[in-house]
Amino acid sequence: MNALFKALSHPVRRRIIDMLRRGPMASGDIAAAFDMSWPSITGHLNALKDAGLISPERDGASIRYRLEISAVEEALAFLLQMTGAGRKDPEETDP
Amino acid sequence: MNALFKALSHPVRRRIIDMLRRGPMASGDIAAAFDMSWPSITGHLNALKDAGLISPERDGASIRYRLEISAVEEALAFLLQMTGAGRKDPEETDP
DNA sequence: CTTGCTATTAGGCAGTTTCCTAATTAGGAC
DNA sequence: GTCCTAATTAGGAAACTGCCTAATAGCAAG
Repeated sequence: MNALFKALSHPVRRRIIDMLRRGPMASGDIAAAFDMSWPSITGHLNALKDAGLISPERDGASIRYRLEISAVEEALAFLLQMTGAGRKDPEETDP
Repeated sequence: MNALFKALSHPVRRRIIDMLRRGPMASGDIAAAFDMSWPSITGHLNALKDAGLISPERDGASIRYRLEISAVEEALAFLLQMTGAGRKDPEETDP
């Protein structure tokens, strides 16, 4: 959960996630979209991978990264719990 | 959004948020729940305040902190957008 | 096997985070 | 006013982040 929120806390990483919503992309294509060195992007991709947010997949010479929605849903569950039970008593069922 | 996710990325800060779901609490009562110096907790409270997640309120000699659900909802919206449009095309309306 | 493209790892540097102790401010009781 | 409790700010050490360039590894084509 730490790595997850930490991964989401950087604008470059959020933008990478946003790009991957359209489908898997190669590391190089991702790097090309930023005014930043390729190794720096690799670092961000590793952070996202460690958080379980993306997964790599070799495709010939290049490596494609795919967005892993399940990890997002974990964070979502945490936040929903927060808002859903935000009045007074978390035990309340809200009929 | 940065400060928001960054604030959520620390276990102590997530636990503080969890405590505040039951209602506002004084800084000292929060600090007492952790095996950590009081100034360190003040630092975490400031991080949460800067993220808009909590707001302070003076109550005589002590200061109560209240959870601000609206900030959580911002993060929630971001994550929902991610999962909701995770198939192929974010323009899709899902009837 | 050598060349070229793709991507990662290694090393280093500046800035930030996170924790501590000590000093300080703010309020209430006396 | 002084004294005590509540909480923050100040200053500093250790670890981490985020960026870079240089070196390395993986794969395909020739």
